[in-house]
Amino acid sequence: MSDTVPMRRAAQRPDAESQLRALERLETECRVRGCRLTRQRRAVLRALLAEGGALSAYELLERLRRVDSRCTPAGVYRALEFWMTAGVVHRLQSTRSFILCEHPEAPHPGQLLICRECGQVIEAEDKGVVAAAIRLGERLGFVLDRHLVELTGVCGPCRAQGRAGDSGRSPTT
Amino acid sequence: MSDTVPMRRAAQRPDAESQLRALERLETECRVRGCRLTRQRRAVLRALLAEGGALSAYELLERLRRVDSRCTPAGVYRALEFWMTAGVVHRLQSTRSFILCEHPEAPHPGQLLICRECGQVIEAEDKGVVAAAIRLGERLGFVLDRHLVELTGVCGPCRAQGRAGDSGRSPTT
DNA sequence: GCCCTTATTGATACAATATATCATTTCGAT
DNA sequence: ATCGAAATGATATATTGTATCAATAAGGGC
Ligand SMILES: [Zn+2]
Ligand SMILES: [Zn+2]
Ligand SMILES: [Zn+2]
Ligand SMILES: [Zn+2]
Repeated sequence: MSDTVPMRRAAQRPDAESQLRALERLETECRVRGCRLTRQRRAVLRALLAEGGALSAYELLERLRRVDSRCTPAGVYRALEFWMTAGVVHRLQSTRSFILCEHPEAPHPGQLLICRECGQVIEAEDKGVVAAAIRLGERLGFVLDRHLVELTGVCGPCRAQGRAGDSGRSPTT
Repeated sequence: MSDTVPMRRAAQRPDAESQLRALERLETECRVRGCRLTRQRRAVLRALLAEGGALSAYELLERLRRVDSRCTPAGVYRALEFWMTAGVVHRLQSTRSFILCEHPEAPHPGQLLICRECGQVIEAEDKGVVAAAIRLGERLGFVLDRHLVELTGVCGPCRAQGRAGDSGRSPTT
């Protein structure tokens, strides 16, 4: 517990099992769509599963290289791109990192809640937020096709642990 | 109209005038808070005003160098950091760029709507979106202090011009 | 299994974005 | 005029993300 790196509630994500099942489904899905479920792509997915949270592309690269020293940034980004297109991985713009989708069954607009203390990321699919966003788009004449909603704050457990921070100020972009 | 670069509805932003007035206010504000409204910081603000839209840090650097060749990336980032803290500039995570706040009177959680055709960015302060986000946070036990909401799509004028794109698919992260 | 087509990778180089450090300068107050 | 805090200039470097193209490997038809 006296690690120098910020603690990370690892492997706490809902269901590694069901995600592996989802992976099976992807395998067939891929074949249908004419793209390939390759070693490297599996490796990226496995690394993200093992981490149980978000990883930057280069953190991912480091892990992959432990197994296969020939991995390159380009390869990692290509695999990530592939999975993002498939809706299996999301990119966290506010932390420049990547995380497994928790509902990879179907593409969906999601919201990512990030705890600035423990780094935990929770993915939500909140109808209210999406509806409000779409209404806003309509009001301003936009037809939206990409929702980026990342909400940063402090999660319950971290507040309970006393690491409250100054939660007094109003939410800002 | 046969330009190779994507058109940009420049200088269409609401009110360059009132933003300059807001700048005056900042000047005094700064003095109170013990920070300085310097040449470089003004330059960054002027460049963003002149552009009338979003600029990347290095696009900004290029413009500043036309006037003062000693500008450096660090300087630009420092000035941007300063203005972001002051709530005068927002960072667009999805395009790695920076844009003037349209309501710099007070800090606020905002939503940025980005047209993928013309690059136009509209800033909104939609109570509905903010309320939904806060409710979502509460539901998941988070106390939020930073809202990142960037909605990408096609604006009205661009759709009217026929550049509709495939607007059939559902919004995704 | 073997061949063929094509998606994917490996290797390398490079582009774009962002920060660290520290001596020097500037600003504003005394 | 002098002093101290804040900001800049200059330089180097870290981090993040792409381009290119020859070599490879995956999957489908035989
Ligand atoms: Zn998801
Ligand atoms: Zn936490
Ligand atoms: Zn604003
Ligand atoms: Zn447009």
